[in-house]
Amino acid sequence: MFLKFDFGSDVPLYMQIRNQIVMGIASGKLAEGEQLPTVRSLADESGINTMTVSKAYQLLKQEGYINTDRRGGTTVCIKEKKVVSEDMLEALRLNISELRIAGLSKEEVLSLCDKVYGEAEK
Amino acid sequence: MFLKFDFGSDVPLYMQIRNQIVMGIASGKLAEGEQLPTVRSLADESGINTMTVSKAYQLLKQEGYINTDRRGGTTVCIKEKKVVSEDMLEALRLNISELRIAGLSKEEVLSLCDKVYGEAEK
Amino acid sequence: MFLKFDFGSDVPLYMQIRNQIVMGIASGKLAEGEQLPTVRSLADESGINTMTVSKAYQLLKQEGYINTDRRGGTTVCIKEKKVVSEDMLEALRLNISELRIAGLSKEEVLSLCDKVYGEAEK
Amino acid sequence: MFLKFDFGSDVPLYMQIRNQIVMGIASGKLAEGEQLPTVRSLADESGINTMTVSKAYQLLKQEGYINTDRRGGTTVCIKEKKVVSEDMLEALRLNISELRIAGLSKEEVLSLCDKVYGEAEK
DNA sequence: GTGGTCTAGACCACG
DNA sequence: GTGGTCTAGACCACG
Repeated sequence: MFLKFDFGSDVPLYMQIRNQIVMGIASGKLAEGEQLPTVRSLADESGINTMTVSKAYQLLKQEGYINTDRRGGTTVCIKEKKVVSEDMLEALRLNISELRIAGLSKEEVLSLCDKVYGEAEK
Repeated sequence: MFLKFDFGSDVPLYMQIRNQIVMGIASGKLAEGEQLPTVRSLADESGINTMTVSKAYQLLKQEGYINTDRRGGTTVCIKEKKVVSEDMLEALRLNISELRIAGLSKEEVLSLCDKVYGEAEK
Repeated sequence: MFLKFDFGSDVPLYMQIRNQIVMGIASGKLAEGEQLPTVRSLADESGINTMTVSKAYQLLKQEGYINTDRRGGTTVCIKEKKVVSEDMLEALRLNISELRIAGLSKEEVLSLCDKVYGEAEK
Repeated sequence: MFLKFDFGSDVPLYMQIRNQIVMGIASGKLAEGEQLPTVRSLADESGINTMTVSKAYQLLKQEGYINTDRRGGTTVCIKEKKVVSEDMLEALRLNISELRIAGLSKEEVLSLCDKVYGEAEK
């Protein structure tokens, strides 16, 4: 299993699952159309309750990152919407604000973003 | 007062205060050494519980964004640590992952980050 | 084949079949007495399990929308019962409630219903 | 309590809660800004689990019908979006199709919709 | 006191 | 076999 959990974090477990799958898709570790583990198997492997895993999957589905086909399992589904939601923008604003206050110049921030974006190319 | 609240948000109020002050500092709206309102006055103006405002200030102090002087005044304090915490990096990874899946190319992401960073120059 | 499926929908496939046939009848695309494809052929064309198609046909038959003749053929059958079931009424109530809360005036709702009813005349 | 449940229905309990609250808002029984019962009290009164009630509230919140304020309880919140979602439209199409096949003329359908819309005026 | 999260365990509809 | 629903009961963060 490719998921790791921080049980002491204040980020809820279902959100940790969601976040890691999103990053997995972006990094190419999870490819378009690829089958995700079933709710049950992921729950068994990770020791996390099925309800919690199910909640993560439902959130991912609602956000359009995955598709749960009644006939089979759950697959990765990438809809390139080219839309940057207000939430994403606000999160980015906060993120870059913190980096800026830490003393990073615009060039350093862009270089960091470039590197993070590029992490997918492996 | 420059703070705006979304009482229906799932972001806790103390975190909304913290985030807006951080973005205020990065954008230059709050300058180094500038005096922040007292816990009491901020609570009164915003209708938010004193305990909540206090919690936000404590968090900001702990993170090094503000300072409490001997007389009880609270001032903005920028220590350019040049350190990018693992939390910031993880948040950036998630952020850029979402943008990437939305279909933004590396150039578009960097251009967006450039713009967001630049919003401070006003 | 005139049916389209959303495999990611939370509406079960057999219900999607049923709904589309009902709307097909109302719109005139499926005329009284018209022959429907056999369970087998519909299943083959659509890639949907025979059991699922069969379930949809059984439901339609039970509701009086289709008829199975002696030779096994399935035909559209319209009995104008002039009866509005409690389920239909409840669904309409919910429907109109949502439109109303969205801000549509009575005139706008009636105009929309008029238009939707009229879609059959093509 | 104003909610009634059909425990034998294939409509999930959380959806029955959601639907009745939506109809309650449209009918004026629940006014803008009015306080809804807490998750716990509704669960106690109805004999339904808190998780189930909570799920209904979260759905209503996501749809913009209610607002859960961290400082207090849950209130009715009407945003007149004037937008008819594709889901609403599709549901209306199905609904009107069934009425039409039952033999109702356009006038009869519109008269019924008029009556249903008007049920709020009491 | 409030809603949000989580578990263990059960049952069910769909396919 | 799959995801979806539900319960009883617990704990926690927020305010």
